Amino acid sequence: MEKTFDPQSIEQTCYQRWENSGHFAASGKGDPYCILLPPPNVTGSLHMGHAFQHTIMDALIRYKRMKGNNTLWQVGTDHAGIATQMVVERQLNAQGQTRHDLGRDDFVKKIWEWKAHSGGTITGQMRRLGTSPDWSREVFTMDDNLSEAVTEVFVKLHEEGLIYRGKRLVNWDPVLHTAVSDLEVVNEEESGHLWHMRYPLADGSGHLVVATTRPETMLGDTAVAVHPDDERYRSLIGKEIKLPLSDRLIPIIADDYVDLEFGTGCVKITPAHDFNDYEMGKRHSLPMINIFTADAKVNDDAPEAYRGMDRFDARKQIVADLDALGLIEKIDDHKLKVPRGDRTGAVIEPYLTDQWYVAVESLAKPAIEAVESGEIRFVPENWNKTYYQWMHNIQDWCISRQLWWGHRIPAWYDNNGNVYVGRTESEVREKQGLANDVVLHQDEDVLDTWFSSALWPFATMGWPKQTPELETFLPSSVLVTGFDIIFFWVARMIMMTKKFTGQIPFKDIYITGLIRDENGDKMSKSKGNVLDPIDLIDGIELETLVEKRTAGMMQPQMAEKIAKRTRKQFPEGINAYGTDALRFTFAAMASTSRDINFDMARVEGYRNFCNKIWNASRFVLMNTQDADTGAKGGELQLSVADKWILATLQKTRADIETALADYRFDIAAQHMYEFTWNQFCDWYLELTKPVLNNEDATDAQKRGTRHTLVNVLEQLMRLLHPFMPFITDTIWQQVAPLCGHALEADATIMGQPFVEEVPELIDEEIIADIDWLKKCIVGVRNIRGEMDISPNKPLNVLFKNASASDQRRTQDMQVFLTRLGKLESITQLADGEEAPPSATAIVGDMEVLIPMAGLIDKDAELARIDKALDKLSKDIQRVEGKLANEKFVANAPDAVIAKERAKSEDFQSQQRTLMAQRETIASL
RNA sequence: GCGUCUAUAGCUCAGUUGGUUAGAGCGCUACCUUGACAUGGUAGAGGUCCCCUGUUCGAGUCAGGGUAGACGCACCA
Repeated sequence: MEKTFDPQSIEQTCYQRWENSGHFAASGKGDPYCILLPPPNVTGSLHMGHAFQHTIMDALIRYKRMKGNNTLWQVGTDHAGIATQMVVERQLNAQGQTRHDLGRDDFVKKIWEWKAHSGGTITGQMRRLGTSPDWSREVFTMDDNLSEAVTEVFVKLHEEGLIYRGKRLVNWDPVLHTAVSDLEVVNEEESGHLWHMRYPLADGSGHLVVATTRPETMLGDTAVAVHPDDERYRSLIGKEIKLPLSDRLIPIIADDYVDLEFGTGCVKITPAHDFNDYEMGKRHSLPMINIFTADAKVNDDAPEAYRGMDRFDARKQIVADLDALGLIEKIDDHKLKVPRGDRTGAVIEPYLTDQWYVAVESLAKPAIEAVESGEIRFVPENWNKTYYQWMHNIQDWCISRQLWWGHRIPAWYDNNGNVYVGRTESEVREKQGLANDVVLHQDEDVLDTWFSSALWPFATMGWPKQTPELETFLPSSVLVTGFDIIFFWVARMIMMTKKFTGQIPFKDIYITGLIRDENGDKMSKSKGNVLDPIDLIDGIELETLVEKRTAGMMQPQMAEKIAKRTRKQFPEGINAYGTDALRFTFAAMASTSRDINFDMARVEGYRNFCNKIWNASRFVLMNTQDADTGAKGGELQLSVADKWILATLQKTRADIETALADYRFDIAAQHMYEFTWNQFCDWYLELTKPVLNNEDATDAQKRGTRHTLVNVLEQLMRLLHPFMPFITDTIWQQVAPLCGHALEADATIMGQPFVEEVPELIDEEIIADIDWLKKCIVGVRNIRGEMDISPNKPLNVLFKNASASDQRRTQDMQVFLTRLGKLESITQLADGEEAPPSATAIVGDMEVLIPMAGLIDKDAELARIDKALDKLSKDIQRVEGKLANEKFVANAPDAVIAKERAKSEDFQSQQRTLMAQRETIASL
């Protein structure tokens, strides 16, 4: 083995071995355990959020697989309609073309080509991360069988009247030329203006003033509304306005939606371009005048002067024209929420179009109940409040998109405007009795990407066919995802899965935090703070990183800023930390908080942890590889330390399993780290040296310790494997044979059982023995450290006031004490025997004394004692204060009181000892 | 407006139903190249648990109020 852990030299061969072993597929034995991978965009690449979630999922999958479950990780990718179409469209634009130049068929062909070209990126990256899904079942949302499920669901919902087509106001993205759902619109507060415009009364008797943030929409005004109780305007209700610039007559109507307090109390009503106005328009049967094209340019229904103008140019022109007519009363600065498309950033235009909708109310009810009843459980639990809040106010879902990439809507139109929904055109013809000479054309639109994603839990299992997988793996065990897609995806999966299978899609929903940068900022290309997980695994040169972060920036000055910041943060580039270190970092950071600030120092720390594991293994192998480990029999005599590490490993195993059952990966990681470093390496390995290097030790003793060394290491590798698959398998390959396992050629740790529970190994007395040993050694080291005694200087120590058990322990562990404490001798003082002036460490009632002669400065030891006494007196004061409180003694549970009493006694005994010591030393 | 979350060591974070002397990693200080490991070892320093009030024998933990910040939903033209 190399002296330093080198992740790159081991990762590739491991993954090959795993894939070849066939363990990724469900075993067919044991209780089913299934995780559905939230399908990433097929043409996307792995970002930190993926790497985080995939680590969690893989850890669960590997753990459950080792626990003997019939384990399936269903993998696949999403066609991601808008995102993918935009990527390919941008490529076309770069060549001076648009998708319209190609036409639909050729454009879609181009997207498939792009998918073929880049579709393997993310799955390749998942392999680098060590994930172990069943690749043989990998699906794509536009595969034939998934598309079939999509059609089936659409048709069935339509038959039940739960999918309908309607002309309504939708969120229109004028850049993409498509409707988007409410969820795809982000409302950000921006600075704008409130224009106060004079609207003349038709009878020439005066004017009203209306306030608006969007003056250009006046071209589509069909009324002015006031509050029915508004004294100022009551007499005007029913009269007419002569709409400036258009010269149309529009009524003044009364509606209590109007807020008397806001603006002038008069509202211009544009039913075709505002959601509230639309509702009011319907209430009052107002005409709806659409004044924009799909590009959000003024259309031919508007006055000629503005036709063809962009909506924002039209705004300027209209304000100028009104001003020229003296119709602008005033312009105020105003903060308003501007709706923008989450993909394009374009201002969304409420736009009157024909779209398909899902009526969600009846679907939402059982989906709410599934969570209320506890059948589905959010982890952490409070996310169910977010879920309820949205589900109780859920609106019908606009599912049609005017895109070319996606599942085509299974609806056909004849030339008379009739619409027929069916699985295929021929089914439609047959069902409707339409002759072959009736011309039908299919709906041009595609479905919202999330429509197919909503079917993921059952469509991936073969639905609408009744398959064994559907039987076995629905409901799946846990969904691991981010809170950002609870509405987009999680809620819709629950609705659709309940509707079409009667089952819940998953039992637990583990909601992960969002990975942010070290300052708590969201990682984004435009901020230039994105970390690529693969760069943390393989490392990256500074210049390459700078180039990567600044490539394709829209603004050159931003690129400069980002380059500067990157150079400052990573002057040496990024080291290659390896997959295991990265995965362990993610696990350790997976606490219950909703934001996770990614700290590079953690990765480095866990890379060091990998190195520690590596070197501990080197030590074990060096001492066992060419020696008798008892694998073939022979008497085994275990030392106290051997028994102790076996007990401690058992306790750790239990702690880790408890943490994993609670999805507390941070706690599990903590236990793994603590045991490996602070117990196994710091103490146990040191405690084996006195046995292995002791010429007086018997063969049975040496064999016993070697046997324990290899077996604990072998178990430790299995314990850590779910989090750190590569390093553990690599080491396991070497250590398992020393434990007597005959390895097949393709053997891998991932096919091994998890560490078994053996309660009888947990021997509390042994644990107490080693605890005592540690206290003695730490006591000596402490005095060495504080008194500046060289760690190499052998010491003669005295044990004073040693009880029978202290004496027994001294006897049993003498070799450990002397080796680890670097002691020349240990002398037990008899009762009443005078001790020379010494520095003192307290272990229970016993004192460990290091004679000062020639070693220890009087004043230094006095200072050390004073410091300890100071702390003790504060402790005693606090505890005694509590015990003196009658109410405490009367009310607190007996166990608590007993504990406080014991504490008090312990403190006081320590205090007496130290005071006596102080006196002796002071009198020198 | 409604709702959710966060505030603990210089930094990043743990701290289960109230009950040890509030912990870890990183960073910091001193010493140590000792035959697994300097990506290491030993020892150490470092905390007004955001503030106020309350409940309680007892509050980092519970309740109320406040301050600062993050997020979701719905919004007045």
